[in-house]
Amino acid sequence: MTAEFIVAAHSLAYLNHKGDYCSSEEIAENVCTNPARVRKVMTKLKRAGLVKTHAGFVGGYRLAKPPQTVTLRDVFYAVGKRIVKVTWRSGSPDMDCPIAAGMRPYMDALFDSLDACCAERLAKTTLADIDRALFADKGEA
Amino acid sequence: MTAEFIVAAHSLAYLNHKGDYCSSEEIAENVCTNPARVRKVMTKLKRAGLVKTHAGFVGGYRLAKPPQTVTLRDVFYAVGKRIVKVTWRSGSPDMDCPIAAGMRPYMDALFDSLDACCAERLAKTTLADIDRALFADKGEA
DNA sequence: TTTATTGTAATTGTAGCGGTTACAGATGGG
DNA sequence: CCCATCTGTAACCGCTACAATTACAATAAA
Repeated sequence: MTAEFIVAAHSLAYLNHKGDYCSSEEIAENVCTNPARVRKVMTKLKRAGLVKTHAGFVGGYRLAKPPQTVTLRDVFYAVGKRIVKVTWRSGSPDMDCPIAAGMRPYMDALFDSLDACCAERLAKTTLADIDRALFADKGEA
Repeated sequence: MTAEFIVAAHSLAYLNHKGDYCSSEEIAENVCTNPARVRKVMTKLKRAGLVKTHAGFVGGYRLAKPPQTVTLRDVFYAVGKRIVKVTWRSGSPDMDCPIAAGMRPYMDALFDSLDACCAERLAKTTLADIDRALFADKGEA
């Protein structure tokens, strides 16, 4: 999992609450990062159909769907592929020992399984849930 | 999640099948890494009570518990704390906007939740399961 | 035409991690 | 007792991944 997921989720939460077009600079300020990074992430969200974009003088980004229909799993799949990522693998497929030879595919499968668990959890939360959580007992701001 | 988990799980699977004391060099060869790294991991496994060690002339490492009682969650907690690890956080606690201020703790909680999902999954697999999986339809080797 | 914006590529700085070397301490064999 | 073999651990190197930054072409409204 990369921090791009956080940038994406935060940006979408911001766009949702704002309900209007926002520039990458405005979003970056709220997220606490730089506009170029926001734009890179927003490009992926656009490809996934989660935001609408508009270049030019009064451009910016805007939510493309109702917030209760966008889950964090959608957000994650828009910006990345693996949640639990470990690049290094032990053993080697061409060794005689079944343990040394089999551990690599075994771990691949295990990590697939962990990813599935996380994806299921992420699917349970929507942008609307986030807004509710952040503005609970605070009186609209 | 660090690759140390893989080194640990692979080493334990090897020790389990071997059923006898092994040196860090023998384990490292099977895992495909260097003995010092294996020793570093085994030290943590020893602290967690998963292996017994023996220094000296005929030393080495040995499983300390029956394989069906050791889950991958035990193994993970012995070598690391976080499964889904993202260090970067967005926003800032001292900003006025509830979104910018609240996103950090919100993400902390979300990642805790993802970790819990993964831990639950890891708890479902034991060293005995791994041995069965690797030696299935292969005839004992 | 000017200006604010997206889209994207190139580059840099940095932190984390795997690999390696080295050595002190332990322990049993001769 | 002395030596060989092993653990335990610290120190350092080098690579890779990623966040940050800069730059610029394309777009579109005023």
